[in-house]
Amino acid sequence: MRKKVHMENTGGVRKGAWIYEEDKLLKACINKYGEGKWHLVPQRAGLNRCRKICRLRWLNYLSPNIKRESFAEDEIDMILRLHKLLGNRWSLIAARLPGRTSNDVKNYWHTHLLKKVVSKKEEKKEKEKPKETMKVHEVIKPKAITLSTNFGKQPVLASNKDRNVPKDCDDTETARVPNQIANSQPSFGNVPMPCELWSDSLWNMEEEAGSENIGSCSSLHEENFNMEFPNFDDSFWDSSLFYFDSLWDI
DNA sequence: AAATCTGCCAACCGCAGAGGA
DNA sequence: TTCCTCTGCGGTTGGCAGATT
Repeated sequence: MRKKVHMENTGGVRKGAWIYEEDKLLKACINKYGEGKWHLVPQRAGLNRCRKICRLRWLNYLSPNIKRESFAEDEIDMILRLHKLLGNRWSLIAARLPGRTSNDVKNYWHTHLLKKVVSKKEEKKEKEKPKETMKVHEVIKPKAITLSTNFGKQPVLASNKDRNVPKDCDDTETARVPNQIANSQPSFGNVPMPCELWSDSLWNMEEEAGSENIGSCSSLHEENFNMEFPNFDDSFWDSSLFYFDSLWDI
């Protein structure tokens, strides 16, 4: 167990590493009064520590529920999946891992997983780089002729800031889904996808979140469509959009 | 053997949301 | 409505320990 140098009495309250006696006092206090009312804890416990530090010490170290052993394979897998789904919302991720704290998960991510994920992403980018022999075709995007009044307005999705999505996890595509729909046409191979199937794929975010396109619907990507339907007939949109529009009213 | 580097993790800090006065 | 307090969260820092030079 590593020990930190004690920073005594900075501005009245003690800082730095906790000593055994302090831990003992805090434990006794929580056992007596229970968790919560943290503003009362320093006084109740007789500790010269600020309430936030007391809370953190308990939640991250002293709580009897905390697992001390290293992360298991399935826990690591869970972290990776949940991080793709939730971003840096460590408390939510930790809530899915019994005995792990948000600090544990965060630290493990930064020390072990971040590098892995970054190098994997770079590897994938390298692979996806178009080879020089490939020709780039200019394609004309199909446009919807008419849009209903509700189209592109609903549903309202939270912004990245509201969801605390990390900068390196740009999922703005998710928020743009309704507008994106208005500019692209889904397909199964060379066959246009019927709207009822299309909408199913939109609601099935969970599966897509497991891929690189977090919360997006890759089958809606404009590039894919344009390659599949270079001469697509615009008239498809009128009937399909009318059908899809009704789904928002559910 | 000593100096320097790197990994790890506990602790700290600032911010935002909730709730009450 | 505004202000204040409390709580919880995520980002960052600081320092120990082991590895490397």
